[in-house]
Amino acid sequence: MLGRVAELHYKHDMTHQEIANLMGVSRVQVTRMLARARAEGVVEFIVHSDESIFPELEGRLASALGIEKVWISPSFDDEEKNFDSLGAVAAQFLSSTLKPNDIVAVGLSATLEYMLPHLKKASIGATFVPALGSRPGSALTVNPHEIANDLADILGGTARHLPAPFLMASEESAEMMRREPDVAATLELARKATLGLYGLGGTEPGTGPLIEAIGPSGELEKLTKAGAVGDVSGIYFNAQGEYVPSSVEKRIIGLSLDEIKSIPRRAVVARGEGKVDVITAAGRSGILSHLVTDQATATRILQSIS
Amino acid sequence: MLGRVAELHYKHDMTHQEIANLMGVSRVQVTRMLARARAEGVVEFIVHSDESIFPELEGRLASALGIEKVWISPSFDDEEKNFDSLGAVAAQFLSSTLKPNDIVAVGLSATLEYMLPHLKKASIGATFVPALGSRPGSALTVNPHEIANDLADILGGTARHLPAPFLMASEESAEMMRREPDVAATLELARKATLGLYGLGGTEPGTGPLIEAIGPSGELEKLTKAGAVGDVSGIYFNAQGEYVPSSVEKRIIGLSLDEIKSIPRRAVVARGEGKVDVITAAGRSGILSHLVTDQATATRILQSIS
DNA sequence: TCAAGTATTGAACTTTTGTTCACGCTGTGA
DNA sequence: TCACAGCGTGAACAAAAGTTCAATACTTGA
Repeated sequence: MLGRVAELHYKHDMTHQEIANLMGVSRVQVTRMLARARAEGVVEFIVHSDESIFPELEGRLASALGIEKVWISPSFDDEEKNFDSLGAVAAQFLSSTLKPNDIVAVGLSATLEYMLPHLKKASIGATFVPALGSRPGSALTVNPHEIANDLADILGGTARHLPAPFLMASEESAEMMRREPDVAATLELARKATLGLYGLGGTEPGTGPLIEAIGPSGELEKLTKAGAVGDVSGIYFNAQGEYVPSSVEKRIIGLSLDEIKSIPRRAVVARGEGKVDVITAAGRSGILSHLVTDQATATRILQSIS
Repeated sequence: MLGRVAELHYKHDMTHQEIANLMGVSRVQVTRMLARARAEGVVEFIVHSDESIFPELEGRLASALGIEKVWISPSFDDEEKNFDSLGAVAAQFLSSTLKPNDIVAVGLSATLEYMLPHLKKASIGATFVPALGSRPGSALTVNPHEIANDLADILGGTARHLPAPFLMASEESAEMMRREPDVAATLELARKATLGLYGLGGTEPGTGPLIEAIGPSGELEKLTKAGAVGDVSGIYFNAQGEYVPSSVEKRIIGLSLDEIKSIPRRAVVARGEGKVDVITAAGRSGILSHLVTDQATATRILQSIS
């Protein structure tokens, strides 16, 4: 029934009332069916255009941060909607840059998950590698491994597995884990990535999955005392974008800062009040070459820089 | 600008007012831009569904006429909209049946033109052959030759040319024209068509381009006296679907009735009060195997049969 | 330079779409 | 058998989209 109703409304321009009369149901039913058809993807809106929404703002932010290109999504009062819109723009970004032979290093980012529903099924044939281990038992935080799997599924490529937790209990066990052949092999492939896809973590509670994982261990205090404002994949940096060594980093199964920086295209997807300084710092550090953020965050970054 | 606005509305669910505020234009401007975006195809609505809109009616009409399959578009008060909707459904029909190696014989039908804007660009690689000559100087009636060209362009195939007028002044000149090598070659290809795409003409003024071409020559009176109710490509038939020989037919550059009937799939696109009896008769004659019509016409045909 | 025609604008209005909420229906468990 | 939770329903309301029309801006051609 959904398809018929959707067809009548979107192809034949019939009003909900007209369709209701034709099908012998109430208008409200038709409205509800159309809402479902949209939600379930029975109808799809395609915009044939490569214009960006905020060309001017994107350009200013890119040159202010000294990075290659910026994508900006609109901002809303509703936080959920903000992430959803960001995901839509991130999906657009990924579709526009992903090439068949790309090896994509997928980092830890709750935001990346919002991208998935907006990606169109394709068969690009790229390789998706987790740049970080998984966080078992956590349903809230999505793992790089799962994102990589989903991306491979939707975009039609292959996903590699990184069979390791993302934060080990001790530096020693992390060291051993990195030497495990399967782990070492996947990390080695991640180092050869042609595109990195990361989120950024902050140092305030609620600004990333890593903070939650570290917990109240005193580790965070040490980091902030050392000037750290945020991290990529467990590597902390200060407001100037300078490397801040940490014990957390040594317990992480992932790439080093230099390895991350050596990936040709390094895209970061992040937004929100708490990420303003982190993004600014990451820009200074050379961690990112491409940024996907939202209008409010973009505006604040520009304000904080000038 | 259109793409940006369309993106904000259809991808990011922003209201016209929100977009207007963001872009610094009036809401009415946004409404107008979105209307243009739809009209110009900047936004496209895709319905992922193969359900037909009137499954029950289509089934009943198909078995009543003894033909393979029927497609039915919704009916409206506005005549223009009726043809537009019919065109949309015809486009759907064509997209669903056209195969790469098809040779499509394209007949004379004003209705076929309404199909063109609804076809999606593709690269199917079929061959499109005019089943009839052109009508030079007539801007109103679209020629098979032009439709074939447009179809080849949109669907990504090749079009053949039939360098001849569709109605010759005399039977003798028609005879000579058919022997012209270029004409003969194209007609020969049309005979090998795997899919025929026709309209139907009636015997009332305003029920087809052929009637206008014949004009007030007394020819029409002869035909109606002989019982003719309509034609396919200049071949007249009566209410029982039986062949009615005519002088018009001998002046036409096109296929014979038997040749038309020998095409495996013979699709007719026709609607309207004046076409009810013609479609019924054509069904009886075996001229069509597939029919695209609208709800009102379908209902009337079923009424007239029972 | 100006007048006459043409296109563009947005305020005000109409229509359509979306949402809320009280009501009734259905099924379940005491 | 009845009370009650849960769901689906559409009337009534609220919000958004679409249209009309008078006023203004912009052409064009004398």
